[in-house]
Order: sequence, then structure tokens, then C-alpha cells
Amino acid sequence: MDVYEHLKRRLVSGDFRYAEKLRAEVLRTDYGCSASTIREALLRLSAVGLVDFQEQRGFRMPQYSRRRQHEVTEMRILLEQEGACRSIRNSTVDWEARLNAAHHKLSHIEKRIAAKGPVDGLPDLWMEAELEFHGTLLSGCGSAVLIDTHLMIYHQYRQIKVETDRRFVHLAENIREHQAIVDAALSSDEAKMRQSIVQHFERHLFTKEELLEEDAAPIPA
Amino acid sequence: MDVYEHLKRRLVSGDFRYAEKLRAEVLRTDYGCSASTIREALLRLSAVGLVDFQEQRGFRMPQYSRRRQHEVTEMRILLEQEGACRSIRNSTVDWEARLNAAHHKLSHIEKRIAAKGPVDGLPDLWMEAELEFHGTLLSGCGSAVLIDTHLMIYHQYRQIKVETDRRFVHLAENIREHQAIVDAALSSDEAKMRQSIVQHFERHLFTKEELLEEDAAPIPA
DNA sequence: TTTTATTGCAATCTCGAAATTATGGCACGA
DNA sequence: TCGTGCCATAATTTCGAGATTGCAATAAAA
Repeated sequence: MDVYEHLKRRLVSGDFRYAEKLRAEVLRTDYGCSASTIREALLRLSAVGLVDFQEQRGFRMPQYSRRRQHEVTEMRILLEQEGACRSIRNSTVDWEARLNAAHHKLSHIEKRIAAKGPVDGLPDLWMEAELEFHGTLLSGCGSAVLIDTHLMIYHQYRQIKVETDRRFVHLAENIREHQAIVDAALSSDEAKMRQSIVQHFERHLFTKEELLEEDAAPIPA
Repeated sequence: MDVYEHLKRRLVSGDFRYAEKLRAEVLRTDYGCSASTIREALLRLSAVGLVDFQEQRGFRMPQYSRRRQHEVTEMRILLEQEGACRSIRNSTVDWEARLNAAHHKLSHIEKRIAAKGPVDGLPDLWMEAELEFHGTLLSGCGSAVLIDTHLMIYHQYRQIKVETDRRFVHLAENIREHQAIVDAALSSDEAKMRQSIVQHFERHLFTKEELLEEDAAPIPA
């Protein structure tokens, strides 16, 4: 079993609470291996921002903060706008087809959740389909560096937003917004694409006042 | 001694040749520690893109490629444009002062190199001052995530361009371009800032033909 | 009561050896 | 000559113990 990949999955799936301590000696019981192997995976995860690491003080799930959510969301907007617009510029029929397919799968799952609620393995399927959709959006941009950087930020975003996303509070809006992104892609309209991406994310940004409020007194969720 | 920081420094300073194998058992002799400690540092460095890591095949200095240089340069343009323009929007007198100071230090070193050549510890001083200048440019942007992401890409860029940068082939242009960036900052001109940043980097981009040429037959330097 | 020291325990980090896996040379057969 | 399989060697990865450091509870002092 690949400890690194599995721990990464758990870190972005809400298996750990914010700021929870991650002890290698404890986690080793979940996997049949030594603490050093866990430590190795945690070190790598800390380098990509999914784990907080302090020398001589061990590993932690990152603390939640409005500011961080705001900044990571801004970064997603920047990277996805850039990647999607480049994909449009290189537009191939293959890319349009794959984006359509990814969107079809995603909206199918979202509609089932809208009907039945987040039962069965639907949340996990949704997470996978959502990543595939946004990944496909950038897949035609022609830059592996942009794709890798986006993937890193995407996982950080997912980690911050697990709790709310898993409750699917904005499901209806999400469906509309994903549709708008696909429309922009199929009509090769860069301005509309930029706008659709902002609209998809702006609800997760905070106002200056909300951020300052947090600086005065830390906010739990 | 901090193995991680020191190895990072060596990786972006041309101490290793492109694609050179990095054996923990060998490197341990440079530092007075065990191979595991080296391995730990290399794993973390691989997570931020400064070391190539393949399971069961060890660590390597990354291979040089035109495409990668092109993509990392594009990413620096994107991130520095965004960061610098945000700094302008938040513009404080403190930021302008610090940018001026960083530029003064940098241009002083560049002029000494122009006169005497890359002697003494001048290249190391230049590397430090160049990072400080570009770091200061983004320091007023208000986003730690943007700053961290830029820093990661900056080091990747440095690693790719060490060999040519250490020969200071474009010194005169660099001095002019840095000045243009400072001018744009002091006049709070976002359009001019975006333009100055592109001009600072475009020489390190490749044409489509040059990139396709490489795909056909790998290019050494 | 508040602050500062001390001490024992638990967590973290380092290490070298053992186990696992890749690599290159050589023999063999096509 | 070229390809294939096997073996010896070298490299990588895992492991648990020992050394180091942080943490919290208690005691001492102000």
C-alpha cells in the first residue's frame, strides 16, 4: 500500500480535524509499517502544504483560517483562469470532448446527490469527478508546470473546504456554474470563461472586514 | 547544520550537473550525518520540484529541458505580474522604500560585476540580492500563498538557469529591466508593470519551433 | 496568587544494519 | 549478431533501538 497517496487522500477527505496532531507512532497501526515510513510520507506532504511540520514538534493537520481559504481560493481563480484560457487557445476537438465527458459524469453525480442526499459512496465519487472536471479544464493548456502547480493548490483548497463541501450546501449553484464553464469552453469565449470561473469561486472569498475580524479573534470553522 | 537548506542552496547554485545522480551514501560524507537524514532532505526537496525522485531508483538533479525552462518562465511571469500588481494596489510608502532599497543593492552588485566580472563572492551576492528584489516586489501583495508559490517556482527557475545566469550574459539588459520594474512600481502603473515583467523574462522563452525541435532530439544545454 | 525551577514522561529525531529491489555482466540459445 | 535469462553486485528502502528534545505536572520562590 502506498502510504503517501493514502495519507494524502485522508488529509483532503476530512479524516482528520483541523490542527489535529498526526503521530507517526499512532498512524503506523493503520498501515502495517514502521514509524519511519509514516514520517517519510508526512515530510513529503508537508512540503506540498497538506501537513504542518515544525522541527522537534512533529506533524499536524493544518489549522483552519479564513485568510488561508481566501488566499487559496484566489490562487485557484488565477491558475484556473490562466489554464482554461490557454486550453481554449489551443482548443482541440479532443479537449472539448473530454471536458464534456467530465462534466457529464460530474453533473450526473451532482443530480443524484440533489435527489438522494450524500449517501452511499456519492461524496467520494463527487470528489473524484470534481477533480477530473477541473483537471480536464486545464489539461489542454500545454504546461505541465501550470498543471502541477494547480493540482497542489487544488488539494490545499479541498483540504480547507472538506467540511462544508461534504455537506453540499451549494449544490444547485455548483451545477449551474459548472455548466457555464463548459459553455464558455465550447464557444471559445475567454472573457466568459474568466467570468464563469470567478463566479464559481467568489462565494468562498471573504470580505476585508471578515478577514480583519479573524485577525482580532481566531474563528473555529 | 541544516541539511535541507544547504542542499537546496547547492541545487540552485550549480553544484550538481543536470541529471546527476544524488546518492545519500555519498552526500553524507559532506555533512556529518547518516544517509537517512540526507534521504529525508532529498524527499522534501523532491516535493517542491528541485529533485527528481523515482521509487526504487533514487534521486537525481532534474534533467535540463527547454520546455521546462519555458513553462517555469511563463509561470514566473504569471505570478510576478499578479503579485506586483497587487502590491501596487495596496501600495504603501514602506513597500516602495523596501523595493527601492532592494533595487539599489542589486544594481550596485550588478554594476560591480559589469566592471570586474564575476569574481570574489559576487555571484552568490547577486543571487541573494536578485531573490530579495523579486521577493520584495511581491511582498506587498497580501497573500502568503501567492508568495510561497512564487518562491517555489523562483527556485525551480534558478535551478534551470544557473549555468547561464552565472555567466551574466545579459547583465546590461538586466539592469535596465529591473529599473523599469521599479519605475512602474513608483508610478503605480499596473499596465507598465505587466509589460516590464514580460520584457524582463521574454528572452528566456522559446518559440514553438524551438520546443518542437527539442521533442525530436533532446538538447543538452 | 503568580511566577520560576525541576523533574519525569512522552514524543521526535538520528542512526546503522537488515531486507528488498534495481543494474550490469555473462552465458546460452536463436 | 542479437535477444533472453540468470547471477553477482550495488543501490535503495524499511526497520527498531537509542539519543535527543519538548511538554506538563509538581515543587519552590516571590
